[in-house]
Amino acid sequence: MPKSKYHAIYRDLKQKIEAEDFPYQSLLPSENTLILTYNCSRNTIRRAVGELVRDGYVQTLQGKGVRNIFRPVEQTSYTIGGIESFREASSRTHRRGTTKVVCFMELTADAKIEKRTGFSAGTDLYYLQRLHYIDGKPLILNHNYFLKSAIPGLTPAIAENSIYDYLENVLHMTIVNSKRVMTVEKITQIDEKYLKMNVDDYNCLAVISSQTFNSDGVMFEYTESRHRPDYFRFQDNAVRRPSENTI
Amino acid sequence: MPKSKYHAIYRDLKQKIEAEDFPYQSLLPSENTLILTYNCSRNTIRRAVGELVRDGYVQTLQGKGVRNIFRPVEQTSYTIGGIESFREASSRTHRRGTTKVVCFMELTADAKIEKRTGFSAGTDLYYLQRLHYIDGKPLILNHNYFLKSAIPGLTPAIAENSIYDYLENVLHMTIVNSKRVMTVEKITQIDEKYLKMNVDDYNCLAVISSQTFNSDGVMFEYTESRHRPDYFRFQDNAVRRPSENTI
DNA sequence: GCCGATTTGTCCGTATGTATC
DNA sequence: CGATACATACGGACAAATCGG
Repeated sequence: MPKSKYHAIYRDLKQKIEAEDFPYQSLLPSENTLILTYNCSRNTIRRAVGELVRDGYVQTLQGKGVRNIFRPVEQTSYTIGGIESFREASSRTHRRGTTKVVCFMELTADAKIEKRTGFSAGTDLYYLQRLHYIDGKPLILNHNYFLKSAIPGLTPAIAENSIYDYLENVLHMTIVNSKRVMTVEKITQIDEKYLKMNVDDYNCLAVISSQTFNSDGVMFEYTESRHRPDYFRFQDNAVRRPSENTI
Repeated sequence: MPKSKYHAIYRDLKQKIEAEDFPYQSLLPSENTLILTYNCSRNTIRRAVGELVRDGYVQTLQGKGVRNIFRPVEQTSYTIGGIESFREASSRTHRRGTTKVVCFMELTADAKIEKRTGFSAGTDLYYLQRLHYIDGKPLILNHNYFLKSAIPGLTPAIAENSIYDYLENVLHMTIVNSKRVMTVEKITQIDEKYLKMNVDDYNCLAVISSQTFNSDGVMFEYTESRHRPDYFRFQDNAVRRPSENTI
């Protein structure tokens, strides 16, 4: 629940853009105008606009203004840049998402697990396999490894719902950042079984591996998210940075 | 060539972190200390640190400090969040990248192209197929559509080198942002031919479609980048944002 | 548990530089 | 050239979180 001023302005502008209060390709009111309408300082406006740039909603152009480049886009996709749980994503996209825990066990990391996850051998972990359904179809198979010492009392019942909700609202853990890697991998028999795929059709799927850190700086989660390719779609807005390299 | 103060501080801190001048998991000098060492204002320090957060190099923790979470990671991957050309990427990762233009033609967009690229039917375009090699292996097949009116005088020779270099340094175009979508698609005969793939092995590849905009707000490029899955790897650092949604 | 010192987060006002028109 | 707009930088004030005594 962000109650900061710049965030309120950011949300208000964002909503106005989505509602097409500003025509596509037109310039937003200038910073000085926005200062008056929101009764705040220039820095605060600039910060709100900066977030909109990051979202790919606007471009700022020195000497000209801030141009609206938002197009009402297919919202069925995952968005890079933020961390959100499956429940949050399905709620945002207005889809009926459910989760089934197909495996729940405790284990101790060995050399092989250390290599894959980054948890050092000997660490006690929860290992889960969870199947995510959207509109009744199984689309994502998750392999979760949670650091047991950081997440006491995890149960299958919690895992059926939102683990992130449990972490943030019950354990009061602060999730800070997540390093992710996206690759394409061959499907396994497990994928085939749970995602109901046929090797004669697609024989690969999209895999997102992530290491997630809390505010203590400890990695408490390693997750491998295996997505059915025919429903996988990842979105991103990139900003050209003042070229570091002179190539 | 960014000559701004905050950017110089950003680069200096970044270099120090990469050189492991600050131990992993330790706190960086406080903002007040950095103000003295760099002889600047607090805002300037905060901005530099903010960039490092976005890069996934550090975490900021209110009341505590700024923690170094940088791990010297495999640099073989593409990085999300920035726009860089193939030449820039291969130079950054110290690999020998070459480009071969396998198709260069001019065409006019029809309904089908409009649907795929977003260029409205009737628009004059350059259409290119370019094959990118890394260390001699063909890894990426690019389908480029460039808006002819925005890029006069494009030639195969320029396309063999860096088109972005031509755009920025010859045409003085300013590239601003790029909307990208990542998917997994079945391989086509063209992919098979140029990327030397075998359908019995992987039958899919990673596809990154991007629409790129310049400072005039016009989309001047649509590109479909088809990557061999066994060499594809996309990296990302995500920051948990103050939860918008109360789920 | 409280208090004070430290540290980051938010916000304000102002001045100057630079690009656009 | 002047007016307007965004970009950078400075300095100050208060809030919120952390930590140690």
